[in-house]
Amino acid sequence: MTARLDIHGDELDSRAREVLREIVIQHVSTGEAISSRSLSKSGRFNLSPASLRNVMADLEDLGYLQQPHTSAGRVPTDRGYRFFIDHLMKSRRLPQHEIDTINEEVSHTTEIEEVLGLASRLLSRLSDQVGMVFMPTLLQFTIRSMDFVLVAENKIMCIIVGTNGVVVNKIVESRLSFTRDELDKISRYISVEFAGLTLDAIRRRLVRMTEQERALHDSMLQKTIALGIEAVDDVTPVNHELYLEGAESMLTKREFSDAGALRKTFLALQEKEKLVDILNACLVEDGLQILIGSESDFTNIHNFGIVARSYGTHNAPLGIVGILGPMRMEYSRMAPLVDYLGRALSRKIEEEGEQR
Amino acid sequence: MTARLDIHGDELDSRAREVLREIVIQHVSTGEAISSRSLSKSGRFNLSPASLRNVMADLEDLGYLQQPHTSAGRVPTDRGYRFFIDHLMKSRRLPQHEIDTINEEVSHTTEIEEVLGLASRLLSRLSDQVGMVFMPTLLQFTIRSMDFVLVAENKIMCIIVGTNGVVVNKIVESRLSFTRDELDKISRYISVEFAGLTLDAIRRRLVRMTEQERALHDSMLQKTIALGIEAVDDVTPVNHELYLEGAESMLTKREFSDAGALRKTFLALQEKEKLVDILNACLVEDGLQILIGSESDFTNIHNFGIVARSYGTHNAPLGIVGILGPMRMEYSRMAPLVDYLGRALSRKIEEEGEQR
DNA sequence: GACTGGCACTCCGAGTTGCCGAGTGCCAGG
DNA sequence: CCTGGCACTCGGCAACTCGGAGTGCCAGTC
Repeated sequence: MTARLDIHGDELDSRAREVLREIVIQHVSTGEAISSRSLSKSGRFNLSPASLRNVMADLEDLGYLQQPHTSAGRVPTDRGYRFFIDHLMKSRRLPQHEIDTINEEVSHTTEIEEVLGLASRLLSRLSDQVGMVFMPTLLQFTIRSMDFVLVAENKIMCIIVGTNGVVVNKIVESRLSFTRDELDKISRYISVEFAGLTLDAIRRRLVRMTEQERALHDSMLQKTIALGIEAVDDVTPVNHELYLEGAESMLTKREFSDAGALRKTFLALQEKEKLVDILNACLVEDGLQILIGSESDFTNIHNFGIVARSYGTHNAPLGIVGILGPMRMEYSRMAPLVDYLGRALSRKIEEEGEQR
Repeated sequence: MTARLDIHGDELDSRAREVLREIVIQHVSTGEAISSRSLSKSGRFNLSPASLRNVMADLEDLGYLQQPHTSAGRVPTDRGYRFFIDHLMKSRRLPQHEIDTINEEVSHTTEIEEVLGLASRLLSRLSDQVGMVFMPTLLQFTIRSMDFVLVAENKIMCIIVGTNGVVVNKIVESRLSFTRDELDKISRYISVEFAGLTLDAIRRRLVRMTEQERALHDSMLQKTIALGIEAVDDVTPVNHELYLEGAESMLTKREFSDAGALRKTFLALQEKEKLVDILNACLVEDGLQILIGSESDFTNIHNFGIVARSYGTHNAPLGIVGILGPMRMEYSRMAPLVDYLGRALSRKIEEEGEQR
């Protein structure tokens, strides 16, 4: 009866908003469906259960709430969560000790793989959800230097340092053999010639050089080119593009108390392609993003929520950090956490870059 | 009544052995408790269910079998599995394609962390259990060379190559600053001076050198020593000492169909200390080892089995490879798998060592 | 017109009962 | 020593009951 719609039709009555807000909060903390009676007893409304029932019925009609079954309380829908996050949520400040933990741990690492691994573990630990860190590609990665070290007869370790301080290393096996001195020379040559270029550009340039006349006669140059190409070649897909940590945190969540859903979820986490797709989509926008339920189709079952944020320098995002958990999670706590970690990573990377 | 014991009292009648064998095999493949009727119908015995019941009752009295409840079939006990493995099991040959897979994958990797990570994934995939690879310590690790590469103002990547071909690298942060040339010199000096020594020995020697008069006056030598010590210092606990892979394979095992046991198991896998203890114990003996149920106390619940083997050169085992799964697993398949992978790893390491 | 108490209705879940089938132990006979 | 037969036990399934929780709606009150 009582139409609780704004004149615009897309906004809720302030009372309805309060009710929705309270329901989300209560449901997140208890996991139960929320009844009119428990709302009334919460003391936040001076209303009887019957009145609240009217409001709730309206919210249900509008698609913000739903009933698991006839004689149960109400639970927020995707849409309910979405409205909550967009209009009702008050992000808490990140507690100081979490800030400290993040700063401390981040400052102690240097290699990129280490940092990303750490970040995902950190996220998982602090959020008690699954932590995700995604590094999409290194092709736009500009280099500062490239060094080659002899490791065995025809195995050479190649160390690439990015202008952003990121360090990548890999071992290449070459048919050619090199002496230490040759490698030293090559290191210097490449570092000087190619500093500031992206891996992609370097690769193209090296390939072009193969075709040039001069290269044919200079055997040293030939060797340099061959080694350079091999070094740049498949550095791109770093061993793990996607760092996932803390899948076991799912175990304690009540939404996974039955083994079937749990299994499905784990198997879904196994095949990372879908997650990569989802995260890649996040890469285009910057700032914090929250995906709820069917907004991201991770595992057909739409019981999940994702909080993510890009990191990297302002105009060139490097990748994504985020968490994945059940739809019913404390977004007001997760949001600042992910946001801060993203900032910390970005800062770290920028610092390393300036540092020389 | 019919005492089916050998004169020695510790051996079983040949019929009893056959029955036990069949029960283990059937139970492993089906997961069900085995009834006298199904044994009789298997066709391996020309006996009626009633006769088999007598044998089974004896086996139960002797502790090789047990009944989950009165009107259920029998299931092997720890002791039953132990007897099966020691006396009844015929190890199958490893199928050729698995041999090929292992050889191929192993031959494509070089860095130690890569190899170990790969091995654990490989084990998990081929066994459909949890794969474990453990590298206990690098202190007895003898080096062939040590190189230093400037990565940023005061960050230096240090690459240690072992005489066994193992490559370890880490980044050290130093208060001192070095030029490329200095680092080159230091690399050569250390590689020449210390080749063939263990990290432990190198460390001791460097520390001793600090105290010598000469060092006080030679600033280059001072720098060398400082850097050397930092490089050697905490290379020991490599980031992950224990590689665990495939915990999710537990999900599909019927013994973990209830969420509680599953949860306990995952949490137990989280804290790796206990596993490290167990594996360390395996290090002293060489050859394949199988631990069943209460023989290793992983997770108080004694439902697990471990198949493990040391790898490394003959007189100096480097670590352990193995799998962990429910007690009910195909030991006859797991044993050759773990064994072969252990051999492959050892061979790989030896080859790398010779190769120059 | 907004709020409230009351009442009938629905549905879940826990507990109870009864029953069937599977499997055993034991005994007596071949 | 083996076997068929019989009585016994137990787990699991299905049907049923019943109380509790929660809703929707209606009529009454301020």
